[in-house]
Formats: sequence, structure tokens, C-alpha cells
Amino acid sequence: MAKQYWLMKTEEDVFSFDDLINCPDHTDSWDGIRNYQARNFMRDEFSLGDKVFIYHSNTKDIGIYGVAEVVKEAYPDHTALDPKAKYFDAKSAEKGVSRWMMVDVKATHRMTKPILLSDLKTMPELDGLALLQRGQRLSIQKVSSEHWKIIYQLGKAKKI
DNA sequence: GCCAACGTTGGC
DNA sequence: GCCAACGTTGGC
Repeated sequence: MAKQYWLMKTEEDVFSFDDLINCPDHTDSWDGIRNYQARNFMRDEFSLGDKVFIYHSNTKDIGIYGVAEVVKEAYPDHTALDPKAKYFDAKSAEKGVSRWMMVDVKATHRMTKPILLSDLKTMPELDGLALLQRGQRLSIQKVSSEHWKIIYQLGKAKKI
């Protein structure tokens, strides 16, 4: 499949872009996704080498902080089976099989300055970007290659 | 803290 | 399968 571009949300105080950088090889599993649409994106459409904007929600400076790359395609999110895990899923545990999936991502570039949501909102050329659509709450979203280029350049992304 | 949007649950 | 109630997300 051709390379695709994505945006994934995270809460800064739960798992920030810096937390990802600090993982061994800047790589970690993106677990805890408990929404079917988001899971299906990972399961059906995430391919090795796909690029991902990492976005911090629910924080003071809401926006995009860096870029990551898919380094392992979808596999079962076993944290759903762990009663002590934050995103434990009783229904999965009942069956002994996780219905949720995760991918591994590696941080590759950091934005020189975070690209704030408030800035993105002022750019007419980003019309149609899922993130800017009203009422959207999906934690994994598609980004078109055109929008990706615009945002990527805006952030003056630097290699890690 | 508020609240709109929207996903999930569960009774029928 | 419908849909009301409830829970969560996430910007403000």
C-alpha cells in the first residue's frame, strides 16, 4: 500500500512525544486505543513507513509536537487483557483474546516549535483536515499528503 | 468546570 | 433493531 499519513492524539501527562523519544530506540507500542474506527485504521491501513503526527490534546498548548514512523504493523493489544492495565477490557479478557490492536511507532522528527491547534485553525489551506472538523474526537485520523506537507514545513521538523 | 458531540450499553 | 441513558472526549 502507498504511504499514508496520520495524526495520533495523546495526552501530554499520560504519554507525551518526549516520552516516546525517551523510549529505547525512540520506539514504543501505541497501546490503549479502544475505539473501533481507530483500531480499524491501524489494522487495515497502517503500513510500515507510514508517517504520523503526534498531537497533544487536553493540555495548555494543544497541538502537534513531532513526527513518528510506523515500525511495526498492527498486532493484538495485550494490555486489554491485563486487569491492572489502565485500558483493561473485560469483554476481551472474558474471551482470552484481545479485540484491540496496536502498532509500534518510532519518533523521527521534533517540531522546532509545536504547531498549535489555534494556528492550524487560521489556515484556509487546511480546509478539510479531520482535526479541524467540528465534533471530531477520533484519536487516530487520516492526513492527506497535501496537508501533511503544509504542516510539516510549518513545524520546521528536525531529525532526532 | 462547562458542555457539545458522539460512542456504548442495555432494556425492551 | 430501536433508542434513552449514560460515559467519555476534548476544546474552551
